[in-house]
Amino acid sequence: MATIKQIAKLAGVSIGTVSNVLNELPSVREATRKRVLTVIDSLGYQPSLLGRALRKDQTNMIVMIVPDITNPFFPGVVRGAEDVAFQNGYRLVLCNSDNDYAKESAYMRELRTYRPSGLIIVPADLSKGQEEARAYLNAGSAVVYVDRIPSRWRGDAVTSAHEEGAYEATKHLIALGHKRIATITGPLQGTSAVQRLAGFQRAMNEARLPVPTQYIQESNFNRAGGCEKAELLLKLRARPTAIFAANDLIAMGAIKAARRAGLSCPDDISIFGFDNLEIDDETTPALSTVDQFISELGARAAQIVINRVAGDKSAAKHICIPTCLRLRGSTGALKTRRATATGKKVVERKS
Amino acid sequence: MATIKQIAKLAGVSIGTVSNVLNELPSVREATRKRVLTVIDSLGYQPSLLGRALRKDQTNMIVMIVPDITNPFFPGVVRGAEDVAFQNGYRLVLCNSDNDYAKESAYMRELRTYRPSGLIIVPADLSKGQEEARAYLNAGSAVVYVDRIPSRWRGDAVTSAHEEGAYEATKHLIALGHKRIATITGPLQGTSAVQRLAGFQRAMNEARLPVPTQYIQESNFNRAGGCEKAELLLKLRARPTAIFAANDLIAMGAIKAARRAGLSCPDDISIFGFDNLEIDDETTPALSTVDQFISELGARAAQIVINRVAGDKSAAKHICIPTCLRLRGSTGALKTRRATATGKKVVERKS
DNA sequence: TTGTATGCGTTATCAC
DNA sequence: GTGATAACGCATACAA
Repeated sequence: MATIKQIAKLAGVSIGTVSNVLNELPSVREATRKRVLTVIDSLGYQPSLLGRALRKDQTNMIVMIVPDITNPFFPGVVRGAEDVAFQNGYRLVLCNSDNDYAKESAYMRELRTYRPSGLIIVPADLSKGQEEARAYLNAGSAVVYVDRIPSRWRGDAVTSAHEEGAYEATKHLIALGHKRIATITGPLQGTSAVQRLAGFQRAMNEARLPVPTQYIQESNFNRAGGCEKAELLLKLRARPTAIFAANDLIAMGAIKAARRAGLSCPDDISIFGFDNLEIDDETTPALSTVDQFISELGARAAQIVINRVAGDKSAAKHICIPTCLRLRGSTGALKTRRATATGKKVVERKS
Repeated sequence: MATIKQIAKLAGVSIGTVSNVLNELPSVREATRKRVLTVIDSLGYQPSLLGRALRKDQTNMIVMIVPDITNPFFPGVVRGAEDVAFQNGYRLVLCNSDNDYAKESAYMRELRTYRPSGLIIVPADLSKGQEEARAYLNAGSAVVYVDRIPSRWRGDAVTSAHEEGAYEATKHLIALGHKRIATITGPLQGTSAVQRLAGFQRAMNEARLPVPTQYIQESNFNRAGGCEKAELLLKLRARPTAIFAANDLIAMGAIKAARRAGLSCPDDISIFGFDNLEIDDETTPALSTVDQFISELGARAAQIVINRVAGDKSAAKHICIPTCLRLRGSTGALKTRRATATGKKVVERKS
């Protein structure tokens, strides 16, 4: 590995001059600059980011912590962040917290000593980790919370408009004629799940539709939970005709439960998701969902970090990215007792 | 940020002693050790990995480069590597090459100056990047190629048993009675695609089944390519009754093409995939596929890096992970002209 | 315009 | 057992 010292010797200048060339200071005579550059090229010299970081007390790394990269929601977020970071000369250090605060905390404490430019985090536990985050801020690293925000966090954050998206989705189901609409929420200790539930409730309230307590099922954000809770809903005497699922994985689980129960989606039950994962187009039926511009979440977070490093001292911002509905095959108008378009009779439900 | 110097002063010892405590050298008197440790705890001191790295000329980072984390194949690989790395005190720096050699090369050159312990790479271009890889080796970093291996690479590598898996899958289709079996391969400049094609060919040869040239379609490893090439196959006068797709995304595209053509999968055409992505269970029909233990690929690669760092000087190893078939709904026995189980008549094909 | 010297936080070597 | 010091590669303040 060539070092700045060798370059200096070979170019017949001091290391200070080489450093000035490297950092494009205008105070270097053109002839000198050329000579140094030639040597640099010929040796394929790359300045040591390690040495530079130690000296400047800052690296070009952005630490990004997500619960689990194999959850199909996160690759998009990571990719969005990575793209923006790369374009601006920053590099991403990816960590899976495994939804385990202990692991997240270990990552945070250790990686801070690399003096990263920033920390982008989808926290595992909303009630913890604030001291670690503050330690980053104190050390001069930007911190951005993404997707889930601890209630006490007062710094930068990026989320989707969970409440609004859920509200629009539910309103759409209501417009389709549904009156018995249930929801399967995510874990309610998380802000996103709470807000999506709030949006659902607001739409139902505005339409003066009742929401029996059994119509609100709390689940994990995965297929298994969605399937399990949907089974409960489908067994109810007053079976809902539509389900608003708090994310697409839950919705896919619900579709599976419906199929198992011998019900047709959307003829017997409409199912709405949230996320707009890439696979939504491939499921049968294709999933109607709230598109939350996943990669944008990461991209905006990375941009905040970059701006902060560049000296942006403005007040903490909470970027709320609007959602939009993607209507596909899993939702449809409420079928009445009359013959349907497909010629099948709709059996009146027992309730 | 507390430094070793402050710890030394507060504990009333020299920095050398603190360092000895940190590195658990036995030559520290127990009383001193306790005193130093107390100060460390009270300040929440974490040693600077930056300083340590500069001094030791090595960090605990492993650079991992994949083409695109949003391709559902890679999160599993990354996760497998990250888990093993984390357990052993290493951290993963994730990079997307975007299948672009220029970007991959930029990452490789720059991140090398962080003196990572290793490089785990799924290369974008099999014909390039060898000098960069060698530079890592020269700098004392382990290098492991994963999934795709440049033909001239003589170092460590981890792949699935592509040829064997494809062979088994094709044999299965043959055992189901299919005789007109086509394949949609991945890009044939990649080793994995070539080997899967080879396995397909071997099974067909052994069964003395002809493979007309139109029955081999080259595609990208994505849904769009699979759909497009399947459309070509399905238009052939001698339409195949089964397709072996070189990966699951291609297979999903093929299923879509079949649906568009009004064909039933698996009644009219059997489709076999490769990868065993998590979503395979969710498609309709569920996809029969070759399971290649995705996370194991990353895990084994990380383990190699760790072993090399620990001093393993043995000859370069190519770990070849066996595959196994996952039979689901997208494949079935060849239907003859007789009435099928569903009562539908199978129309004789024009060919 | 260029060179020299210092220090970033750590480990390792060598006195004591 | 412990302390003092050099060195890792670089940026920077200051001298020349």
